[in-house]
Amino acid sequence: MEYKHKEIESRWQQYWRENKTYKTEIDNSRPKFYVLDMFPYPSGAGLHVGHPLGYIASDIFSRYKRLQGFNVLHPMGYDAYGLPAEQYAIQTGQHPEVTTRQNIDRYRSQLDKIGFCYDWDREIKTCDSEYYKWTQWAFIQMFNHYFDRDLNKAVAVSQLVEKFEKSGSEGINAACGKELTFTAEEWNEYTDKEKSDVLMNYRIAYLGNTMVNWCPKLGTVLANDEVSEGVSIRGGYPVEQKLMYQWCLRVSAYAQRLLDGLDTIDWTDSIKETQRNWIGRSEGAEMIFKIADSDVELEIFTTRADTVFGVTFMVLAPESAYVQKVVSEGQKAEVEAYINSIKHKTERERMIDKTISGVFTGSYAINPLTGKQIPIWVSDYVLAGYGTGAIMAVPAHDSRDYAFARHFNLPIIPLIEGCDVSEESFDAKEGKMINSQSDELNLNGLEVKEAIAATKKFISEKGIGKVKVNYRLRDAIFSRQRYWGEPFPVYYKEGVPCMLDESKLPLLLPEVDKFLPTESGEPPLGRAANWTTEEGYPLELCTMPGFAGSSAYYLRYMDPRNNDALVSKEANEYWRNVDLYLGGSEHATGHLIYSRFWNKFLYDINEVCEQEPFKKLINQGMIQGRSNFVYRIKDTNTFVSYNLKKDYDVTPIHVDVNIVTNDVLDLEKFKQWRPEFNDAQFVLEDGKYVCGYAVEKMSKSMFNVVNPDDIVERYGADTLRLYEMFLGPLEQSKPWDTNGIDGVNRFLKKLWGIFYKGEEMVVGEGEPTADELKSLHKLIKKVTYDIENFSFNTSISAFMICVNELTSLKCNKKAIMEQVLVVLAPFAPHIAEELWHVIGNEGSVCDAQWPAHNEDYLKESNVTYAVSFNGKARFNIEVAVDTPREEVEKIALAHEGAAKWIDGKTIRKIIVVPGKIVNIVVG
RNA sequence: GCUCGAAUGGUGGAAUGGUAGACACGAAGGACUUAAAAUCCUUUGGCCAUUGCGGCUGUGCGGGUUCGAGUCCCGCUUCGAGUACCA
Repeated sequence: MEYKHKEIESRWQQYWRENKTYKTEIDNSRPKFYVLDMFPYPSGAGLHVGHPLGYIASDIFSRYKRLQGFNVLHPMGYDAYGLPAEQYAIQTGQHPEVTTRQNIDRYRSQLDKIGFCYDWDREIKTCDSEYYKWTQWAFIQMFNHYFDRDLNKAVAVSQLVEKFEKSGSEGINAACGKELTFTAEEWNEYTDKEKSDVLMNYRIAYLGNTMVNWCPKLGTVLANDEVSEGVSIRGGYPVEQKLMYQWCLRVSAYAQRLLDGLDTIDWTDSIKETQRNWIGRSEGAEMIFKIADSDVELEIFTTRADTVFGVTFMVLAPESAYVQKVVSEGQKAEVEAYINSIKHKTERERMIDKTISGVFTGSYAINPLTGKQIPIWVSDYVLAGYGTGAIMAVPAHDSRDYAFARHFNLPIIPLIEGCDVSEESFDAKEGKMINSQSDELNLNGLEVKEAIAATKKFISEKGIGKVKVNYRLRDAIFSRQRYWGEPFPVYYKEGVPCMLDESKLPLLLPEVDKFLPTESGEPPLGRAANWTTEEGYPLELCTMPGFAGSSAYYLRYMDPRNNDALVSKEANEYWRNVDLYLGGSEHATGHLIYSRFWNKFLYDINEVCEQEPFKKLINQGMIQGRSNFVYRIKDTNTFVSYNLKKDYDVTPIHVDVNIVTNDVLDLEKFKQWRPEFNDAQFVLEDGKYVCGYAVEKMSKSMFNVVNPDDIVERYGADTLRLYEMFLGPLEQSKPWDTNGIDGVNRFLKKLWGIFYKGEEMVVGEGEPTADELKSLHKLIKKVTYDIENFSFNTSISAFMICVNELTSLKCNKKAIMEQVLVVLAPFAPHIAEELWHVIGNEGSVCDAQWPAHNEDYLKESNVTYAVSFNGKARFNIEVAVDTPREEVEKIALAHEGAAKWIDGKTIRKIIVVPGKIVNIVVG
């Protein structure tokens, strides 16, 4: 009987569906294991062969864990809100929901063909109101909480109000926009609007005036991680800075906890490092510089407190509120002009333009340690958003300050012994201090680290500064001026933002006539009729960003149809958090930060029982495209084969990789591919047309997209699964190259061939021999080890070796083959299931038990030692397995080949590595 | 600039400090076949020897540790990813 993949695969997929083989329920008698894939955004192009890579790996792991007796939760769903559907809607008028449903159906049918063990009863879509109800709900909770720095957690705003009523802002230590001071009396006198404004300063979800990345082309705001090099990641449109009143999430309040949490989870170092950099903790000091002839004080942040003696000027960010307070009458016009010139630049222009610019404010600050007067400048190299928006400049030891000082001819004072600052600054934090002495403080002779500590101590005691930790992590801007997203559960009562009552959730996305902004420039929701509460109060016009729906979806899978809670206590306490999360590393500074933040917030308000959402994270590599080229001789319709093209003047042309096999072009298909090639002529080599190739991004325009459906059709899902894993290490990026898929397909056919001789099934009873057992247990040992280490490519080699061995042993013992099938089941479930039944088993191979290997079967009776002289192997000796060390040495020296290498030299040392090597050092 | 990662045959890639190149693709030769496909067998890092079963060399470059280094340490080169006026 032949291996008919189509028949087998559709039969078992149907069986699994009908028997609900992969349905998962809470089961307190078994340990749980939660395996999650990053859910896909269903794009119009469908899945290409790169998408399932991670899904296959997680599927293997899930099936493995299940065979080991774990109760495995392995769900799938769709991140359904997104820009492409909306842009398509703008162009065609097609409702994004319609497009999205179509795309989801397409994804589902593609995924179904690959034989995943998802529990589809738990499927979620972020655009379902049943689901986004809980996104809206979470937002309301964030609005109703603030971050208490003393307790280091979220606390109800109602408690904050109680404190304000009792004692005003006295003793409040909360994460906030700006430090406010008021008494209880003042608070109680405030109007509702004023109270609302004050509380906004503390809420975790708050409305704030923030500098945002505004993309005029997309008509919306973008988060920092949605922008790269001054252009939008989606679409590549220019992005500019704009001050807007927006909903924000106070992610920055969780900076330290997000940082600390990294030490408790099993992620790769590189992605942890990326998050650490993104959070950007920096320890330093905040210092106060008085201003000559003024009451204004400048507060600055520095990590180099030791360099205060070298401060020769101060710099303010153009957007800093200090500028107006500090600028002198004489310099006012010049400063205004400078600030205006900066304002008109986009973020991109500001980044490209590296020229040094700035202007003197006319005022002087007083160095708190030397008492000297130093000029205050304004320059765009200082950022308003970091620290206090003002810096002390130490040109000798900071390259940016150095460049500025050189440009404007400001003094440079070196502070470290032996450093040369004639050409460039000395930025390294090492060396002994010089030129750093005042009446009260002497740093000379101290190491940089000691000097930093000494200065911090001194300024704290003197009240001119304090130790301070700054973070680079910004609050997340949460408003998008778009249609296709979750509506905010927010209305405005006489201008005061209010939350809808939870009983009114979900607030459904309204219908609109067009998906464009209104004529007056309001977001698309401004077009919706009656977009108000029952009382007639206007509802929020913005929608939530893409990361809103993906921030807590892993919790919803635990209890996806619950209408009373995001997740029930029971489900949450059983499934807890994700044990293994698989996805791309491109989400390091987006989704993976937001989710951790969101989860920590839910933890604070007692909705979830774990601090971290994803215990272990594996980042699968990107699958790149592998393009093929044909070479057209200039001004002709003749194509020359790859190795002959050097003799002609040719233009390379991308050719569809699907009409090329092993880099050999199918000439007939090529002629039919496009009308202009109908009468193409060819210059062949060895009767073949050989194409060139290059590794590029997988995209339609390169004609290098390979559709998994085609592979499944031709070779079967099991071959696709094995080949995706065989391609190379999971975490490594690699090009998709269909050349070589025959190898794994042959393996499956060989395996099939063990079971059938002609039409007859030949596997049956019989006692396994030692060789057969050895081959089997070698396989079990290797595959178990490999799965635990996510080294799936090498386990497939192990299968090939095992099947080759069993074939040459002519093994047809059920006892052996049964075990092979169980171990193979996670990788190639269809064929394993088929053969499992062929040899007479009941039930599903998915419910079998993962075998343990037995070392006894792996023991050799004889063992081969490589005998080397001075580390260079010369010959082998074979001895019984338990031969003592001295005996091995003797046998090695007595070997006929040894004499030549010893040859009168003295034996200095003999090293015997058990079972491996005898190294004889001579000389 | 900073951070992280990588570099091994024609190709994808294997190697707890212990005989580098497993496994697979491709290629070459052979068997079966009228022929092709499929299948099976042999060879396949390089150089030399191949009427002798062997020798030399070899994991980006230069040092080091070790009886022994693809693997560990120091210093480079190249490529990839992320990040960037973060004071």
